[in-house]
Amino acid sequence: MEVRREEIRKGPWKAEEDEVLINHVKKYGPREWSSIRSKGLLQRTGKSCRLRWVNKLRPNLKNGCKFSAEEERLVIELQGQFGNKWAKIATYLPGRTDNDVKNFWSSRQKRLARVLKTPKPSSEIIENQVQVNQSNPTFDLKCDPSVFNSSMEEELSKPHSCSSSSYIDNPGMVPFLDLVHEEPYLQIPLPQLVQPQQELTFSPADQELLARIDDPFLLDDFGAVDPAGPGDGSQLSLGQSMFDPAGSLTKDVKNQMSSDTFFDDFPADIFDHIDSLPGPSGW
DNA sequence: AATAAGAACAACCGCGAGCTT
DNA sequence: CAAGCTCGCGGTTGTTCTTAT
Repeated sequence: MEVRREEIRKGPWKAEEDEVLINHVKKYGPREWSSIRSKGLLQRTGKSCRLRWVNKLRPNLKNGCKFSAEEERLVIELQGQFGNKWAKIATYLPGRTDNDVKNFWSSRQKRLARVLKTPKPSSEIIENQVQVNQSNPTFDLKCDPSVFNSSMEEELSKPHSCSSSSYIDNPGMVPFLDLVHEEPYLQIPLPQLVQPQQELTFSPADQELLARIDDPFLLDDFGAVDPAGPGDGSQLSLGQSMFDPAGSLTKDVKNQMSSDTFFDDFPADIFDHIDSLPGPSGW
Protein backbone atom coordinates (compact mmCIF):
# COMPACT_ATOMS: atom_id res chain seq x y z
CA MET A 1 0.00 0.00 0.00
CA GLU A 2 1.41 3.35 -0.96
CA VAL A 3 1.39 6.13 1.55
CA ARG A 4 1.16 9.47 -0.10
CA ARG A 5 3.98 11.64 1.21
CA GLU A 6 3.77 15.36 1.48
CA GLU A 7 5.65 16.92 -1.37
CA ILE A 8 8.89 18.44 -0.27
CA ARG A 9 9.62 21.84 -1.67
CA LYS A 10 13.07 22.62 -2.95
CA GLY A 11 14.80 25.53 -4.56
CA PRO A 12 14.69 29.22 -3.78
CA TRP A 13 12.85 30.37 -0.71
CA LYS A 14 9.86 32.68 -0.90
CA ALA A 15 9.39 35.60 1.42
CA GLU A 16 6.38 33.90 3.00
CA GLU A 17 8.43 30.84 3.79
CA ASP A 18 11.12 32.98 5.35
CA GLU A 19 8.49 34.62 7.48
CA VAL A 20 7.16 31.30 8.70
CA LEU A 21 10.64 30.14 9.51
CA ILE A 22 11.47 33.32 11.38
CA ASN A 23 8.30 33.05 13.40
CA HIS A 24 9.12 29.49 14.28
CA VAL A 25 12.57 30.45 15.49
CA LYS A 26 11.11 33.31 17.49
CA LYS A 27 8.80 30.88 19.24
CA TYR A 28 11.02 27.87 19.70
CA GLY A 29 14.51 29.05 19.02
CA PRO A 30 16.85 27.79 16.33
CA ARG A 31 16.17 24.10 16.88
CA GLU A 32 13.57 21.42 16.25
CA TRP A 33 13.96 22.01 12.55
CA SER A 34 12.20 18.82 11.66
CA SER A 35 9.11 19.83 13.54
CA ILE A 36 8.58 22.68 11.10
CA ARG A 37 7.53 20.21 8.48
CA SER A 38 5.83 17.77 10.78
CA LYS A 39 3.64 20.60 12.03
CA GLY A 40 2.78 21.41 8.45
CA LEU A 41 4.23 24.90 8.66
CA LEU A 42 6.47 24.46 5.65
CA GLN A 43 6.99 21.82 2.99
CA ARG A 44 10.70 21.97 3.59
CA THR A 45 12.97 19.46 5.24
CA GLY A 46 14.38 20.36 8.61
CA LYS A 47 17.75 20.39 7.01
CA SER A 48 16.69 22.94 4.46
CA CYS A 49 15.10 25.11 7.16
CA ARG A 50 18.20 25.05 9.27
CA LEU A 51 20.37 25.95 6.32
CA ARG A 52 18.12 28.82 5.37
CA TRP A 53 18.18 30.17 8.89
CA VAL A 54 21.89 29.79 9.37
CA ASN A 55 22.88 31.20 6.02
CA LYS A 56 20.32 33.88 5.32
CA LEU A 57 17.89 34.67 8.09
CA ARG A 58 20.01 34.66 11.20
CA PRO A 59 20.46 38.14 12.66
CA ASN A 60 23.69 40.10 12.16
CA LEU A 61 24.66 38.41 8.95
CA LYS A 62 26.67 40.37 6.44
CA ASN A 63 24.60 39.36 3.48
CA GLY A 64 25.62 40.92 0.21
CA CYS A 65 28.72 42.40 1.70
CA LYS A 66 32.00 41.46 0.13
CA PHE A 67 34.80 40.10 2.23
CA SER A 68 36.99 42.90 3.45
CA ALA A 69 40.72 42.69 2.97
CA GLU A 70 41.06 41.84 6.63
CA GLU A 71 38.50 39.11 6.39
CA GLU A 72 40.20 37.68 3.35
CA ARG A 73 43.49 37.69 5.12
CA LEU A 74 41.99 36.05 8.15
CA VAL A 75 40.32 33.33 6.11
CA ILE A 76 43.55 32.54 4.37
CA GLU A 77 45.40 32.51 7.62
CA LEU A 78 42.86 30.31 9.34
CA GLN A 79 42.50 27.99 6.39
CA GLY A 80 46.19 27.41 6.62
CA GLN A 81 45.86 26.67 10.27
CA PHE A 82 42.68 24.60 10.36
CA GLY A 83 42.32 23.34 6.82
CA ASN A 84 38.83 23.21 5.35
CA LYS A 85 37.11 23.57 8.69
CA TRP A 86 34.77 26.23 7.41
CA ALA A 87 32.48 26.23 10.39
CA LYS A 88 35.42 26.75 12.68
CA ILE A 89 36.88 29.46 10.50
CA ALA A 90 33.52 31.17 10.33
CA THR A 91 33.48 31.53 14.10
CA TYR A 92 36.37 33.96 13.74
CA LEU A 93 34.42 36.03 11.23
CA PRO A 94 31.40 37.66 12.81
CA GLY A 95 28.49 37.84 10.44
CA ARG A 96 29.93 35.26 8.10
CA THR A 97 28.67 31.73 7.72
CA ASP A 98 30.59 28.61 6.93
CA ASN A 99 28.93 28.73 3.53
CA ASP A 100 30.21 32.24 2.95
CA VAL A 101 33.71 31.24 3.84
CA LYS A 102 33.50 28.10 1.78
CA ASN A 103 32.22 29.99 -1.25
CA PHE A 104 34.83 32.65 -0.85
CA TRP A 105 37.56 30.10 -0.68
CA SER A 106 36.19 28.13 -3.58
CA SER A 107 36.00 31.22 -5.79
CA ARG A 108 39.49 32.08 -4.79
CA GLN A 109 40.78 28.64 -5.64
CA LYS A 110 39.12 28.79 -9.03
CA ARG A 111 40.66 32.17 -9.72
CA LEU A 112 44.04 30.89 -8.69
CA ALA A 113 43.72 27.77 -10.76
CA ARG A 114 42.78 29.79 -13.77
CA VAL A 115 45.58 32.27 -13.29
CA LEU A 116 48.14 29.56 -12.76
CA LYS A 117 47.05 27.86 -15.94
CA THR A 118 47.40 31.04 -17.97
CA PRO A 119 50.86 31.25 -19.50
CA LYS A 120 52.37 34.72 -19.42
CA PRO A 121 54.73 36.20 -21.99
CA SER A 122 58.30 35.96 -20.82
CA SER A 123 58.84 39.64 -21.51
CA GLU A 124 56.68 40.51 -18.60
CA ILE A 125 58.76 41.04 -15.54
CA ILE A 126 57.57 41.14 -12.01
CA GLU A 127 59.06 43.74 -9.78
CA ASN A 128 57.92 42.16 -6.64
CA GLN A 129 60.15 39.29 -5.99
CA VAL A 130 60.37 36.31 -3.80
CA GLN A 131 63.40 34.96 -2.12
CA VAL A 132 63.44 31.31 -1.37
CA ASN A 133 65.25 30.26 1.70
CA GLN A 134 65.97 26.58 1.43
CA SER A 135 66.65 25.93 5.05
CA ASN A 136 63.53 27.74 6.10
CA PRO A 137 60.90 27.45 3.41
CA THR A 138 59.19 30.75 3.62
CA PHE A 139 58.97 33.32 0.92
CA ASP A 140 60.31 36.67 1.90
CA LEU A 141 58.52 39.22 -0.16
CA LYS A 142 59.79 42.71 -0.59
CA CYS A 143 57.11 44.60 -2.29
CA ASP A 144 55.46 47.88 -2.83
CA PRO A 145 52.44 47.80 -0.59
CA SER A 146 50.54 49.96 -2.99
CA VAL A 147 50.42 47.04 -5.35
CA PHE A 148 48.73 44.79 -2.86
CA ASN A 149 46.00 46.83 -1.42
CA SER A 150 43.38 47.05 -4.10
CA SER A 151 40.52 45.61 -2.16
CA MET A 152 41.66 47.26 1.00
CA GLU A 153 41.39 50.61 -0.69
CA GLU A 154 38.08 49.61 -2.12
CA GLU A 155 36.92 48.58 1.28
CA LEU A 156 38.03 51.76 2.93
CA SER A 157 36.42 53.86 0.27
CA LYS A 158 33.06 52.21 0.72
CA PRO A 159 30.73 54.33 2.78
CA HIS A 160 28.75 51.24 3.73
CA SER A 161 31.84 49.29 4.53
CA CYS A 162 30.92 46.57 6.93
CA SER A 163 34.30 45.13 7.56
CA SER A 164 34.56 42.68 10.33
CA SER A 165 35.81 44.08 13.54
CA SER A 166 35.24 41.77 16.40
CA TYR A 167 38.52 39.98 16.02
CA ILE A 168 40.11 43.35 16.10
CA ASP A 169 38.07 44.35 19.08
CA ASN A 170 39.04 41.08 20.65
CA PRO A 171 42.64 40.60 19.73
CA GLY A 172 42.81 37.57 21.92
CA MET A 173 40.73 35.70 19.38
CA VAL A 174 43.53 35.77 16.86
CA PRO A 175 46.59 36.55 18.88
CA PHE A 176 49.03 35.78 16.12
CA LEU A 177 47.62 38.23 13.66
CA ASP A 178 49.11 41.66 13.47
CA LEU A 179 46.59 43.51 11.39
CA VAL A 180 48.03 46.96 11.74
CA HIS A 181 51.57 46.14 10.90
CA GLU A 182 52.45 48.22 7.88
CA GLU A 183 55.96 47.06 7.13
CA PRO A 184 56.02 45.94 3.52
CA TYR A 185 58.27 43.06 4.24
CA LEU A 186 56.48 39.83 3.99
CA GLN A 187 57.05 36.44 5.40
CA ILE A 188 54.67 33.86 4.12
CA PRO A 189 54.65 30.49 5.77
CA LEU A 190 54.54 28.29 2.71
CA PRO A 191 53.11 25.12 4.15
CA GLN A 192 50.11 27.00 5.42
CA LEU A 193 49.44 28.72 2.16
CA VAL A 194 50.12 25.78 -0.03
CA GLN A 195 48.90 22.71 1.68
CA PRO A 196 47.85 22.98 5.24
CA GLN A 197 49.60 20.84 7.76
CA GLN A 198 51.88 19.34 5.18
CA GLU A 199 55.59 19.33 4.87
CA LEU A 200 56.80 21.52 2.06
CA THR A 201 58.38 19.35 -0.57
CA PHE A 202 60.12 20.16 -3.78
CA SER A 203 60.40 17.86 -6.74
CA PRO A 204 63.91 16.83 -7.71
CA ALA A 205 63.73 19.27 -10.59
CA ASP A 206 62.75 22.07 -8.24
CA GLN A 207 65.47 21.13 -5.82
CA GLU A 208 67.97 21.33 -8.61
CA LEU A 209 66.68 24.74 -9.47
CA LEU A 210 66.95 25.87 -5.92
CA ALA A 211 70.48 24.60 -5.75
CA ARG A 212 71.28 26.73 -8.78
CA ILE A 213 69.51 29.74 -7.53
CA ASP A 214 72.63 31.84 -7.78
CA ASP A 215 73.57 30.57 -11.20
CA PRO A 216 73.44 33.55 -13.56
CA PHE A 217 72.72 31.23 -16.47
CA LEU A 218 69.91 29.50 -14.77
CA LEU A 219 67.29 31.29 -16.78
CA ASP A 220 68.91 30.29 -20.02
CA ASP A 221 67.63 26.82 -19.45
CA PHE A 222 64.13 28.08 -19.86
CA GLY A 223 64.37 29.75 -23.19
CA ALA A 224 64.23 33.41 -23.98
CA VAL A 225 63.97 35.73 -21.05
CA ASP A 226 63.57 39.41 -21.32
CA PRO A 227 66.94 40.97 -20.64
CA ALA A 228 65.18 43.78 -18.85
CA GLY A 229 64.36 41.34 -16.10
CA PRO A 230 66.21 41.05 -12.83
CA GLY A 231 68.55 38.64 -14.52
CA ASP A 232 70.70 37.75 -11.59
CA GLY A 233 68.73 34.64 -10.89
CA SER A 234 68.97 35.22 -7.21
CA GLN A 235 65.33 35.82 -6.76
CA LEU A 236 62.20 34.17 -7.96
CA SER A 237 59.13 35.94 -9.05
CA LEU A 238 56.05 35.83 -7.00
CA GLY A 239 54.18 33.72 -9.42
CA GLN A 240 52.97 30.26 -9.02
CA SER A 241 55.38 28.62 -6.70
CA MET A 242 54.02 29.89 -3.48
CA PHE A 243 50.76 28.23 -4.29
CA ASP A 244 52.11 25.21 -6.02
CA PRO A 245 55.70 24.64 -5.08
CA ALA A 246 55.78 21.04 -6.10
CA GLY A 247 55.10 21.67 -9.70
CA SER A 248 55.73 25.14 -10.87
CA LEU A 249 58.97 26.59 -9.68
CA THR A 250 60.35 26.06 -13.14
CA LYS A 251 57.52 27.96 -14.71
CA ASP A 252 58.05 30.58 -12.07
CA VAL A 253 61.51 31.31 -13.08
CA LYS A 254 60.52 32.06 -16.61
CA ASN A 255 57.39 33.85 -15.69
CA GLN A 256 59.14 36.96 -14.60
CA MET A 257 56.68 39.69 -15.27
CA SER A 258 56.07 43.34 -14.87
CA SER A 259 53.86 44.19 -11.98
CA ASP A 260 51.53 46.06 -14.28
CA THR A 261 50.68 43.26 -16.63
CA PHE A 262 51.04 40.65 -14.00
CA PHE A 263 48.59 42.18 -11.63
CA ASP A 264 46.24 43.10 -14.40
CA ASP A 265 45.64 39.44 -14.93
CA PHE A 266 46.02 38.28 -11.40
CA PRO A 267 42.98 38.18 -9.18
CA ALA A 268 42.59 41.69 -7.94
CA ASP A 269 42.61 40.88 -4.30
CA ILE A 270 44.88 37.95 -4.26
CA PHE A 271 47.68 39.58 -2.37
CA ASP A 272 45.69 41.86 -0.21
CA HIS A 273 46.27 39.61 2.70
CA ILE A 274 49.97 39.39 2.15
CA ASP A 275 51.08 41.97 4.54
CA SER A 276 52.59 40.72 7.67
CA LEU A 277 51.87 37.10 8.04
CA PRO A 278 53.99 35.54 10.74
CA GLY A 279 56.72 33.10 9.99
CA PRO A 280 56.56 29.50 11.06
CA SER A 281 58.18 30.32 14.34
CA GLY A 282 55.12 32.28 15.28
CA TRP A 283 52.74 29.36 14.74
C1' DA B 1 23.62 45.59 -28.01
C1' DA B 2 24.54 40.72 -27.82
C1' DT B 3 27.06 37.08 -26.17
C1' DA B 4 30.40 34.42 -23.58
C1' DA B 5 33.15 33.72 -19.60
C1' DG B 6 33.97 34.21 -14.96
C1' DA B 7 32.57 35.29 -10.26
C1' DA B 8 29.45 35.18 -6.57
C1' DC B 9 25.82 33.28 -4.28
C1' DA B 10 22.24 29.92 -2.80
C1' DA B 11 20.83 25.53 -1.98
C1' DC B 12 21.09 20.43 -2.05
C1' DC B 13 23.33 16.03 -0.93
C1' DG B 14 25.92 12.63 1.60
C1' DC B 15 28.09 11.49 5.64
C1' DG B 16 29.20 11.24 10.41
C1' DA B 17 28.59 12.47 15.32
C1' DG B 18 25.70 12.67 19.10
C1' DC B 19 21.47 11.95 21.37
C1' DT B 20 17.23 9.39 22.45
C1' DT B 21 14.49 5.47 22.83
C1' DC C 1 23.77 -2.14 22.99
C1' DA C 2 21.58 -1.08 18.75
C1' DA C 3 18.53 1.35 15.82
C1' DG C 4 16.54 5.55 14.53
C1' DC C 5 16.55 10.39 14.42
C1' DT C 6 18.35 15.07 14.36
C1' DC C 7 21.73 18.15 13.51
C1' DG C 8 25.94 20.04 11.68
C1' DC C 9 29.60 20.03 8.39
C1' DG C 10 31.95 19.88 4.00
C1' DG C 11 31.58 19.02 -0.91
C1' DT C 12 29.21 19.91 -4.93
C1' DT C 13 26.03 21.77 -8.18
C1' DG C 14 22.90 25.07 -10.14
C1' DT C 15 21.50 29.81 -10.78
C1' DT C 16 22.16 34.65 -11.09
C1' DC C 17 24.97 38.60 -11.63
C1' DT C 18 28.91 41.04 -13.55
C1' DT C 19 32.43 41.97 -16.70
C1' DA C 20 34.86 41.55 -20.94
C1' DT C 21 34.80 41.01 -25.90
